[in-house]
Amino acid sequence: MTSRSPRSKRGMAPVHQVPLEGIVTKTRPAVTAAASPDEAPTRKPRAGRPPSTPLAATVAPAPEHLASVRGPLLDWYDRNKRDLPWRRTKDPYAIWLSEVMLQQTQVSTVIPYWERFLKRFPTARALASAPLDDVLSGWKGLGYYSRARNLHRAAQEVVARFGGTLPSTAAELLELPGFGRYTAGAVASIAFGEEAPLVDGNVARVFSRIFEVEGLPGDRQREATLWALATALVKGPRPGDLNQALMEHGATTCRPENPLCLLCPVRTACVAFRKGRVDELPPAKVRATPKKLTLAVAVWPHAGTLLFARRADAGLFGGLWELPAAEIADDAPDSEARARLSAALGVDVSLEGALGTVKRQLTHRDLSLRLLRVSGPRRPASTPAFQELRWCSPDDAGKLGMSTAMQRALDLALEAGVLPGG
DNA sequence: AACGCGTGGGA
DNA sequence: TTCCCAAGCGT
Repeated sequence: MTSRSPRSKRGMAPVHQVPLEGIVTKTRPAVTAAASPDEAPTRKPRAGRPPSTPLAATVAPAPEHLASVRGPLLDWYDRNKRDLPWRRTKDPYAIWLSEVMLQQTQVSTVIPYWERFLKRFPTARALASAPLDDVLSGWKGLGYYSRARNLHRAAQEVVARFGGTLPSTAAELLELPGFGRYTAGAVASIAFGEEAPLVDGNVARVFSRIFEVEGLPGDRQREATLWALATALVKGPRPGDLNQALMEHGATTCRPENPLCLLCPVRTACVAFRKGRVDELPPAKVRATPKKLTLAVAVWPHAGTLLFARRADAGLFGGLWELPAAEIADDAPDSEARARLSAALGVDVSLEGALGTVKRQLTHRDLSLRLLRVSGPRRPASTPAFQELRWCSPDDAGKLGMSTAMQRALDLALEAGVLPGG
């Protein structure tokens, strides 16, 4: 395998893309003939018919070009689609749940969560009537917990406004919490057969290559072009399968790195393939450097239990349970950490010792949890810092909605022997 | 509209 | 082990 092309730039200014053939700024080295046979070969332009000028939002693709993508892609999907559990159901609620879980999350991660969650909350009505705490518990470890809060709120709206049945059009779905343009299009097309377009990261990459769409992720003109293409392409039979075929193609064949162009069902229609630009479209995304976040974490044992707190609903790990935590400066001495925890808990705690640090890399946060064993003269009351305080045994704590970071912290504390026999 | 929001898997 | 990465929704 040749060296990887850097597809993302951290902390660098975006490279302006000049949308004219021949003077496009190269952000990645071109794939050479020595590359793996699975990679896109550079090749002389065929005498093919796809347009040779980069696509602008005002330029509609030729109907023949759309047709040369639609048919082969659907045929390929019928032969190659993965057997995913949510493709075995027609229940709109189950399909909705899969789409929410799949936001930002890989298929293999979602599968067990989807099956477990659906058993626990089998209908929108069951979900709506469950306490948020239970819903977050079912979501624990999946990340982006606002998805669970919005899903819960949306289920309650579906019951209140639609009698427990999900509305069937993208326009109506868009009104519900947690439904953006993508999810509304996905549920409307897959569950209800509406010719509703969708664009996710896979579709954006596939279109960027097939139709040579220029521009960085987030560029308004680029987004408009992609949605216009999705809108034109989805019109016709089997809109749900067409949308899924686009995403499946992007996830398995038209991959970000080392796309399998020789296996691609639409390579003769692909402008980037014809021009040898597959490896440079779409351009890499610019990422912000993660900010450092350091929390002091109180490990307070009492009679076989530890003290837990429920976080505020907004922000990081919103609504989740944790060992009570307070933000501190990264270089803060333990005395300051003790003071912060005392203020958060509303009682003056004593420092009994340091138990170690748990580090977690989030997308936008470089998280450090500094565990401090504490004791106090009396039980803390509820304070403004937390929604609720509760003493829990390790077994009970395992059932609470908790972030993976805090689960690691709890594991570390228990390994350190803070509870006798634990 | 730029930024905040998690995690597991792969290099 | 450590670093890097995906990409929709809400504010």
